[in-house]
Amino acid sequence: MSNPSETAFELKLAAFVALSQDELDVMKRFHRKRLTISAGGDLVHQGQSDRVAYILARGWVCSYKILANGARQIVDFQIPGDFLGLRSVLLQTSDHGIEPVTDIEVSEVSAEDLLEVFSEFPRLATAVLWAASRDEAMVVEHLIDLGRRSASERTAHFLLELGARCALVGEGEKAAYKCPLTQYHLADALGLSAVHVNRVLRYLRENFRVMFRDGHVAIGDYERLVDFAEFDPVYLDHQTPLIR
Amino acid sequence: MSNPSETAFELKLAAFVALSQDELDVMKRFHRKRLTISAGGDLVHQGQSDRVAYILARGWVCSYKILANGARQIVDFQIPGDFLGLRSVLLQTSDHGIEPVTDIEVSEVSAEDLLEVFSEFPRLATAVLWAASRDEAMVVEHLIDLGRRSASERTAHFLLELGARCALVGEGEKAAYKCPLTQYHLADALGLSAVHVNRVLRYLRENFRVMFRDGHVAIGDYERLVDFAEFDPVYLDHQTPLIR
DNA sequence: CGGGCGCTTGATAGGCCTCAACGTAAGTGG
DNA sequence: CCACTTACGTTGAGGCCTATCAAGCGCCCG
Repeated sequence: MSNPSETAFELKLAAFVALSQDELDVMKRFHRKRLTISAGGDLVHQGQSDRVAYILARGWVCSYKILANGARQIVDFQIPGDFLGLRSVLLQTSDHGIEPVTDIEVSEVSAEDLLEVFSEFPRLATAVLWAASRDEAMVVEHLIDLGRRSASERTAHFLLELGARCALVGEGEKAAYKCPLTQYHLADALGLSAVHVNRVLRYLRENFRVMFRDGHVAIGDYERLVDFAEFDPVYLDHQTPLIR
Repeated sequence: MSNPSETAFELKLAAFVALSQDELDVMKRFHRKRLTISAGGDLVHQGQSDRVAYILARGWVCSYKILANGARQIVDFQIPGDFLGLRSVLLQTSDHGIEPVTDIEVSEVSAEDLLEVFSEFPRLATAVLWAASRDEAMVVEHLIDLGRRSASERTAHFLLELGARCALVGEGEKAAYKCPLTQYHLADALGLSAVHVNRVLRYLRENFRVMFRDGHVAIGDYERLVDFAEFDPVYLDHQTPLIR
């Protein structure tokens, strides 16, 4: 419990169930194998079918899929405390890649450990189900971005969501946070070309005083941008623990 | 166990864990409250925050979100055996609506029942987590449709996925299945206008002998279409149960 | 029989992509 | 210290893909 980055995951689950000492103890087994990976390399590559997941302790990663024509779609970004590759463990297949955006630190969790802990401590299984539901809610919102929002609404919505997520884990404020992404990352996440992302960012800068540069995001006209993007963060908010 | 439609859900979970008699018995409590709803009405409307989920026994539904400008994005369709509104129970909020596409039959499951069963039978919690992961994989694939596939690739991919899903639950074959959706449903799912869906369907009909009419889908040049859409059904396949 | 729903087709407009060029800043090696 | 390279960002011109508007058809059902 000494290193806060080791416990971002536990903190997240604690928002759902009040964790007992036993439960906290057993989760230590998740952090036995620690890896450090530098930005750019692949953590999991597309098509790989191993049976391990990871818990992100430090840094940002993105999960993506590459199509035959070379186009890449980023599905989601993960920040400390998030699970990586949980789906590939449960479904025994990985059809997407995971790439560190920054240098990262992860704990490797084997399928056996995971399933064993779940059967001994059912509340943890429920808590992870809750966390997965929260992740899915983000993917759903992202899907709505791509399906029915214009490029500028979509970009605005995305920047607002990132801010809210960072604020929730104490990495900045919702209207001013550090963000290691490039415009190419944004393009691949938003289904746009990098060129068009640049234009959209200019539009947002001129109309809502949105700054995206040098690894830092600042949103001047926050309330107006929330309105413009129809951003509603309910799906992100931590609630009172459902289970005591 | 007499009515097969009551057990589509159990069949689905059994693909992940080998269910004991005790586990089958306890799940009967999920089916105590049975509802029938006719097409068109809302099952859950956007913004509602009740604490019940449903298990779909018969018929098709779609979950969607409506934006301020009136545009609708359909996130996913559910078919018998699928959970409805699991996220809204766990996250205690529902920011999307659920609409029956056909007349449907559902079992209502309260949050208490669900969480109680999970704590008594941890394997069921894990099994539901697995099912939720499978649903998320479909949402992810849908997101890639919207982000990086052209209208025709996207439509083709979607029709192929529907076929594979129907075949898996024994409701038709992958290249010929009953489908109660209108072109408007397709449009709202694919992020297109209904007019353009119509044109795309004509293109697919002329180039891949894809028929979409009268509630029935038939795909003539199946292999060529799979190629065209880069359809890879790994994320749908039932695997050998992970847990015995 | 009228009206609504779903489907079809054409004309036009516009959002976003592609291609291409250029700017800026940081790193690297001689 | 400077030439070179690389990564990232910026801007313009032209064109394709998809939306919008509009009209019309067939069918079912009240």
